[in-house]
Amino acid sequence: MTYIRLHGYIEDIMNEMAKLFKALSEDVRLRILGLLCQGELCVCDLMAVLDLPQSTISRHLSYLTNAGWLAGERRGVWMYYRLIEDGGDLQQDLMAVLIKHLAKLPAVAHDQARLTQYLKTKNPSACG
Amino acid sequence: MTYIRLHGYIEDIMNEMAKLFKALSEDVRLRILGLLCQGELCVCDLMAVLDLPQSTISRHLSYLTNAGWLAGERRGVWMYYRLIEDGGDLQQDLMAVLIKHLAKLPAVAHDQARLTQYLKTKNPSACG
DNA sequence: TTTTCATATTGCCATATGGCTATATGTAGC
DNA sequence: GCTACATATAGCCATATGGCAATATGAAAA
Repeated sequence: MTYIRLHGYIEDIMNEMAKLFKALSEDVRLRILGLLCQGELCVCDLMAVLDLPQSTISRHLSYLTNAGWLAGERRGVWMYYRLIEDGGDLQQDLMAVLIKHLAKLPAVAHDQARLTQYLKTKNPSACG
Repeated sequence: MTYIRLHGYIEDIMNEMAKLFKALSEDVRLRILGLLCQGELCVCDLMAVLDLPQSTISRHLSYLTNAGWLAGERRGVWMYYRLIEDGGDLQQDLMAVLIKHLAKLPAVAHDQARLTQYLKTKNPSACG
């Protein structure tokens, strides 16, 4: 037996929505988004707060950027990432939901506290 | 080098959120949700409209149910699935976003039209 | 209980994903 | 150019996932 298969642009639009959700389906990525709610950060900040290898963080950042959640900007040697504010309708609606709920997660609240502490004691000659 | 690892209930709560999103990261599952926006359906309805093998649909239904999106109810030989209305705060907020945006997807609109047509011509002695 | 129909589960294959180490790329300064 | 540092990519392994066919389970009717 054979089955009808949707194709072409119809699939593409749907895949875009699925991709948006898929990017949110991972702990580390949710934690990264939770931290970026506070404002832009560079990779080294995320490494310090999340305490994960640089390659791991970099990969998740690519993933989130590629899915349409983040924008990266290079300044000198450093890459700064921030939440995208002007995505599509769906992306904006989801972002609002995320911002509302992420901070409620104990893990995210914990990360945010760590970030605050880290920013205080961070060497001013570093990326910031 | 070793890395700190979050654990216990903190991870669990976060995983629950990630799981909610992960369930939405797949075309077929989004299409199923799009159809169930119209009201409950049984598996055979979904098979007819989506034109996919029964095992494929059944598996996605389990996935969605397990993630907290659907509730299933057996009536005689048939299983009816419907969207969960009274999930957690996050689930409800996301559901609102989904309902708002799913119907805009060409693939979902196409499915919904197919469903309407199918329900008209369906043999009344069948599951409905 | 035997048959029939609807649904769930299992098994197999191919692919995607995540974690990590190691290596490559990019930028600035000497 | 070379060096130093920040970030991105590639490569490897283990696991998860999706598609389908085949089989098991469940419920009702004969």
